[in-house]
Amino acid sequence: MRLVVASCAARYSGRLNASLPRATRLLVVKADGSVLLHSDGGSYKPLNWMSPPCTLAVGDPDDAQRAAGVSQLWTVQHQKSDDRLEIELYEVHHDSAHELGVDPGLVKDGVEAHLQELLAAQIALLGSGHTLVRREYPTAIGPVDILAKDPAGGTVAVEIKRRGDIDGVEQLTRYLELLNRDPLLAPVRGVFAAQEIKPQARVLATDRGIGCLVLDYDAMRGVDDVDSRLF
Amino acid sequence: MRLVVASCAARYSGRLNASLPRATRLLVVKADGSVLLHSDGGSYKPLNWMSPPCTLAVGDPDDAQRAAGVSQLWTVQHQKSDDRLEIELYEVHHDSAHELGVDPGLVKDGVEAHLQELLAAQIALLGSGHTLVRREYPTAIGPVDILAKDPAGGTVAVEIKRRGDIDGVEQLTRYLELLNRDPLLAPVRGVFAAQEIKPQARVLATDRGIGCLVLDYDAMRGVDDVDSRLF
DNA sequence: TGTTCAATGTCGCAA
DNA sequence: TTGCGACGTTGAACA
Repeated sequence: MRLVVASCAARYSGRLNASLPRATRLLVVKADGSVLLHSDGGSYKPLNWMSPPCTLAVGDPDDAQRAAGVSQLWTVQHQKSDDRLEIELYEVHHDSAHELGVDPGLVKDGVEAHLQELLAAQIALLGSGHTLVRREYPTAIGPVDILAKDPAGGTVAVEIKRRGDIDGVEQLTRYLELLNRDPLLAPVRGVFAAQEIKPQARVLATDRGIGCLVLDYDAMRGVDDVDSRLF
Repeated sequence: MRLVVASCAARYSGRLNASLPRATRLLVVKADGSVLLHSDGGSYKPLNWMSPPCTLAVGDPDDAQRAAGVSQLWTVQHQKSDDRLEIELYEVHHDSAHELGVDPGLVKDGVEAHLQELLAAQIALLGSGHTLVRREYPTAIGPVDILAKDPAGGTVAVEIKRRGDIDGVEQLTRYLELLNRDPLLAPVRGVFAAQEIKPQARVLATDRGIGCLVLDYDAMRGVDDVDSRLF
């Protein structure tokens, strides 16, 4: 990994064209050749970048550029597309290289997949007597997160989100419309399950006859089998 | 901006929990207090980070941590939520600070609006004899990208996306529902136009009687007036 | 390899 | 502030 702090200007051309006036910024060149161009604020997203696989060529400025104070010319070319990032470096304040090695990677906990596993294992959270049909029930427009049966034999389609937003209700609505055309399943009831359900999403769901279920992740993780508590 | 290259381990807790085993990484502390933790590969997204506004506190390790080789303990706390990033630093290979100043920001030149201009200029792509009514036709729920008339005098509403997925079909469906309530326009036919249309979006569109039109950006850009080729 | 969906999404605009 | 849509989205899982 190479770290450069320099006054620079940049131009990106590819899926769009963007230009970056001269200012002092951090340039990071990673081991795979990818380049990040960061300012001293904003979020984790660089002002400009090139994703791997790509190659960095360092060239000399022409006379006009040299007269304008350009000391180096970086051209970062993507290997599969015609995306290209050109950087003019003026004053270089810092330039160092470091050997980092391979990263073991991140371990995450608490994403939607976990919620789905937990709810499948604790399907009685939908109401006593519910049984799991299957997770990721396939349809023509994508898989339904959970399909279940209620005690009366009716079908229940569950859409799970970490944060319950209007989009999730729309998604579930599409599934319900499709599933209800299947005479073997219909009528299919919908349940929108999330750790947090936005008021607008709740209103929309209720208006469409879709039930809302707030999931308590910590409580669900602490319970191996919720059925055991029901007896 | 402070740049640190160090062997470190990290834990994030907030919207989810994530942990990062010990390895050598780049730590960037920006002027606004935000922290990025980068490995020597992947794309521009850091392994872990904290967005502003947040505060970084550097503390001393306790005896157990010191015995394990921890030299510094960084705690980055978000100021508005309870998101927290804790970083244990072991060996520090590099540590430098730099004054960057304010960044003038990026200038973008988008493709999205351009597609709309091009299709408006080449409206016969909808079929020979079509005429443009107007771009950005206003409705109560937002502007329709393009409104046109077909040779029979029927109205056509066009939704344009760079990448056509299900959301775009939903959007067009809402417009069509609204436009079809207007007796001066009804019946209004829908066309979903995009550089690329996802199979699921095509299924949904077709199911709803909405036409699909794949736009060839390069070809459209190369043609000033497609009508001239029809004669 | 391509497709689909989640994301600590982030970002920008408008009501 | 909140809602909504686009993103050079990125990333991961699965066919």
